[in-house]
Amino acid sequence: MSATTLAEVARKAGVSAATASRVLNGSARIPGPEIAANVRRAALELGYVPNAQAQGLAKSSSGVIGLIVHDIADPYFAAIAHGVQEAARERNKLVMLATTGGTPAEEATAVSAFAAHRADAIILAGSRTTAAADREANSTLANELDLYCRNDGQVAVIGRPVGGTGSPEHHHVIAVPNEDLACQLAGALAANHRGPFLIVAGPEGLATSDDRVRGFQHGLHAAGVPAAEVLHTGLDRAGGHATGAELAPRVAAAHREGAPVCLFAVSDVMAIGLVAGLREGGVQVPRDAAVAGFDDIETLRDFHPGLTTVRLPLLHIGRIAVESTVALPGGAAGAEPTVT
Amino acid sequence: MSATTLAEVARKAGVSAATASRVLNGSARIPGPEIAANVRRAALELGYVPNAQAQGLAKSSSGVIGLIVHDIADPYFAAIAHGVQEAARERNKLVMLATTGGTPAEEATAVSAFAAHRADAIILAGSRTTAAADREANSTLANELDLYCRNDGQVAVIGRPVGGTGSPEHHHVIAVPNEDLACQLAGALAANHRGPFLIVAGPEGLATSDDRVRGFQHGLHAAGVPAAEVLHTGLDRAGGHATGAELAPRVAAAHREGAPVCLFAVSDVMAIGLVAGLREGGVQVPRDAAVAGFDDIETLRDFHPGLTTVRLPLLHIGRIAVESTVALPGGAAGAEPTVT
DNA sequence: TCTGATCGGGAAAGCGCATTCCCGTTGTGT
DNA sequence: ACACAACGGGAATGCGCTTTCCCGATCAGA
Repeated sequence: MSATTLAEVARKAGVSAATASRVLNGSARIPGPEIAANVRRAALELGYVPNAQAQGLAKSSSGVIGLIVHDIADPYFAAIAHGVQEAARERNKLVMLATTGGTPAEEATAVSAFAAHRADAIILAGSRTTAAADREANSTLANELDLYCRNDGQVAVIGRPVGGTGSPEHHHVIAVPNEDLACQLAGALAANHRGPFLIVAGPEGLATSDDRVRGFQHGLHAAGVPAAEVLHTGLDRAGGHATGAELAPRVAAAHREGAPVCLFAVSDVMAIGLVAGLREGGVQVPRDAAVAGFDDIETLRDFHPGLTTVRLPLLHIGRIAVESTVALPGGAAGAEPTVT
Repeated sequence: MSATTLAEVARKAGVSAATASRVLNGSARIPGPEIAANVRRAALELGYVPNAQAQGLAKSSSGVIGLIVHDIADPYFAAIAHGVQEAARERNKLVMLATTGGTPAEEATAVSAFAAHRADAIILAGSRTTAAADREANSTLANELDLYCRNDGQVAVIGRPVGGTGSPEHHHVIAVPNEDLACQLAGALAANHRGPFLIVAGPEGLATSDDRVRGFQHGLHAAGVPAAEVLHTGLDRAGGHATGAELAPRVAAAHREGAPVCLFAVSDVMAIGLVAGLREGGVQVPRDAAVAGFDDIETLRDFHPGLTTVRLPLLHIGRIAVESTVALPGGAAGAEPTVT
C-alpha cells in the first residue's frame, strides 16, 4: 500500500485538492472552519503524510540544510553539528549530514549531492587544505560551490574560505580566530614556562593547523621566546599518540636536563593522544612536560591532568553558520555575524 | 537565475528529454555513444545538477536515510552516527539527522518529518523510555512509526523495540547486549573488589540504563555480592558530575573505614563526570574508590586513570542498522544481523 | 433594489524528472 | 528480395503538491 495523497484526503473530505492543500499547510488563504475541520479529520483518518519531495518541487525549497564535516565522531565536529542542528530546528529545517574524511574530492561530491537535493543552505565545516596534491580537487570543490550559489544556494564555510569562489553574497565565511587565540595561548604559556617549545601540528597545508601554528609562533616571538620546532602528523588522536610515543625519550631527557619541554598540540583531540603516547613512553604530564591543546572540547574537559587549552565556541559557531544562511521562520536574515 | 533543467540540457544537445534522462542517470537503455557524449557535454556546459526531489518523486525513492539520536554531541551517538554514515555512503544514500534530546515526542516529530521526506529508512538510536509521563508520547511515536512502515518504510531501532508497533517485517531491532555485558562486568569487578557497590544510573524508566542496572545486579548476585544501591540521575556528564560531588564525602568516609566503594556508572560519559565530581570533592580515583563505566567511548579511552569499561561496537551497530534496512546498490538485503 | 467588492471554493497549469508506449530505421534469416 | 526482429529515439503521461486564475455566491453601500 502506497502512501495516501492529498487528492485522496480531498476526495474523502469532499473538497478539491486545492482546498485540502490550503488547509493542511497554513497557506495565506484559510478556508472556512467547517471545511477545514473536515479536511483535517480526513487527513488524520487516512494517516496522511505530506510528500515533502513534491512540496519541495512545487515550492522550490526543500527545508533541508546540508552539513559537511570531516568526521562526525570527532568531538570537534560533533559539537559544531550540535549547534547546527539546534539552529536548524528553530527554523524547521532538517539537517543532512555528509562526512568526507577531509578530502576536498569527497567534499565536492557532498556539495553536489546536497545541491541535487536542493538544500536551502550548505555548511562546510572542517579545515581547508592548501596542499599541492589537493589543488585539482579544491578547484572542483570551488566550482561545485559556485554552481550551487548561482542556483541561489547559500553556503557557509567555517574557518577559511574556499579558494577561487565567487558570488560573495551567497558565500558566507564564519571566521574562527585560530591565529589570534593561538597567539594569546603562546603568550600565556611563555609567561609560565622557561623551557623550549614544541608544536605538534596537523598535516602541512591544513589551514586550521597552519593558522594555529603561525599564531603560536607569533605569540612566542612577541614574548621573546625562540621559535618552536614544528612536527607534522595526523590531526587526530592517532597522530598525537604516535608523536607522543616518538617524542617520549626526548621529552624525558629534556626534563632530566632541567629544561622541560612545553608541547602545543594544535587540537585537543591530538593533545589527548599526545599525553597518552607520552605516558606510555614513561613521561608524566605535567610533571615532566607541559602540554597544551586547542578547542576546549567539552567531553575532554574532565581530562586529568587538565589540559591547558583555548576555548572555541563550537556550538555557537555551528549556530552562526545556520543563522548567516537561513532566515528565521518569521523574520529577517541576520547580518553577517562573526565569532569573536 | 534558477537551476538548469533536464529539458534545457536536452534542447541544447538536440535530443528529447527522455534521451537526456536516459544518458544522465544510467538507465537500462543506453543511447548511442555519439548522442550520449553530446548530452553529457551539454549538461557539463550548462552546469546541470539533477533535481533529486523530482527524481525522488518520479521514482518514489529519495535516497535518504533518517537518523534519530538524542544528542549528536554525545560521543556515544556520534560513534553510531559515524557507522551509519559509512554504511549509507556505500549505498549512495544521504543521512538526515535529527536530535531529540531523548524525548519521545520529539522523536515522533522527527519520524514524521523523515516520513514526509520519504526517507528510505529510519534509524532510531537512543534509549526507549518506559516512564509513565512518556506513555502518551510513546504511543504517538509508535503510531508514527507504524504509519511509516505501512507506507513501505524500513525502520531500525537500536536497543529496545518501540512498544506497540506492528509490521515486524519493516521493523528491525538491533539488539544491544546491555544486560549481558553489565552482568559480566559486575562479575569481573566483584572478583577484584571487596567493598560495597554503588550504581550511578540514568533516569528511572530509561531502558538502556535499566537494562544495565539489572544486568549488573544480576552479576553481583551471581558472584555472591549483595545488591548495589542505585542512584538515579541524568544520563550525561552533568548527571555524573553532580552525583560525584554529592557522593564524595560518603565515598571518602568509606575509604577511611577500609571498605572503599566501587562505583558503576551506566555510561562512560557519566563515569567521566562522576570521576571529575569525586575529584573535586577530594576523592582520588582509583586510590580511594573504583569507578567503572560502559560503552568504551574511543575519545575517552585515553582518560587517566583508565576507566574500567565494557566495549560496545557502536560504529558497527550503526552500520548494522543500515545494513538491515537498506540493500547494497547491487545485491540482496542482508539477513537480520545482531550484535554479539 | 441594484451594483460592485469580497470571499470561499474549484479547475488547471506547472515544478523536474522517469518511464511506458509508440514509431521509424536498420539489421538478420530464409 | 521480403518479412520480421531488434534497436534507437521521441511524445506523452504521471509522480504529489502549490498556486495562479477564474467563477459563483454573498455582503456592503448607495
